Amino acid sequence: MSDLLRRLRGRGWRMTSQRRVVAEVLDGDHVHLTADEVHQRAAARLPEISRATVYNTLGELVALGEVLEVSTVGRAKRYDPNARTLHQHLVCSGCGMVRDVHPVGDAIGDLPEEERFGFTVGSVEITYRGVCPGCA
Amino acid sequence: MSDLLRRLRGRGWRMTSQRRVVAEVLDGDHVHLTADEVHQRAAARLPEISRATVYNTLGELVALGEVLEVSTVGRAKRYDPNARTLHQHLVCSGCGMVRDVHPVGDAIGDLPEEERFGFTVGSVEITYRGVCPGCA
DNA sequence: TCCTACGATGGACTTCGTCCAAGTCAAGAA
DNA sequence: TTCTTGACTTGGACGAAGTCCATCGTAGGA
Repeated sequence: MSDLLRRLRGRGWRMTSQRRVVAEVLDGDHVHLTADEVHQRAAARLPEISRATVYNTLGELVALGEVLEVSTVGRAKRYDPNARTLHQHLVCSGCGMVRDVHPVGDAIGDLPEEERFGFTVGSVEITYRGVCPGCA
Repeated sequence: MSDLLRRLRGRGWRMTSQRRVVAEVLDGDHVHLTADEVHQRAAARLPEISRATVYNTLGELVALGEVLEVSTVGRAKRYDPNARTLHQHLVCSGCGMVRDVHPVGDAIGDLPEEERFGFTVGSVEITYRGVCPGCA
């Protein structure tokens, strides 16, 4: 994740201990934490960090395209640091676990012209739902 | 929508004016209202209807499989009465408009075995994002 | 080392949704 | 038709998730 920190610094981000901790919490594959979970983990390292700062920092990371918002599980938004690799999500209906997956095929191409209603289609989000081995 | 009312009656639903109004508000294609919008439109016909009743009724319709929850636009859940025909959604990034669409192809089949992590995959939700003619 | 604009803080506020106790009423029984 | 009863509705309290804002603090350039 020092990669991320380096990129952020290159974009003129003022580096604060709070932002560093949030960025470090959001590290790894198959990470899909809620804002509250990010706050809890960040607070474990930096007890004074406030909820507002976590929301601000997450919002900035999303705006910079470094982190994706995923709204497919439960009520709260989840934050996916794996924004640099195109991928989709596989969600367990039992425990809510989320895995990053890479389907083959061309989902956008599968939408016929007459089904586009004149829209310019730019992207597609796919959520597979199923039951994980642990819940089966 | 009297179709829906008939089916609900057949399932032993006690028919009340509140439930009838909610079911009538949820009529048509490309309808994706929030609970609050359903409440507003229902209240236009039945001013005393309470928010709790709208939430209860929507929850029952979802549980019966007559209505789908769509969580792809904005914060609030939206309710899609077109549950009897398999379809996906096309969302305008500008105004938030949602259209029902029918892609060709086999999205579930496009997920390779080694990308399933042992899950039993049961369904797939696809959200196309783009810009509608009005916003372009 | 000093300045200052950018960032952090926490508490109030909004939105969306759920829960509950009490009152109401749809629809079957008589 | 009237009675009865349990399912349904109501409104207000509550809770979770997220936003806003005035004020304070500090990163990093001069």
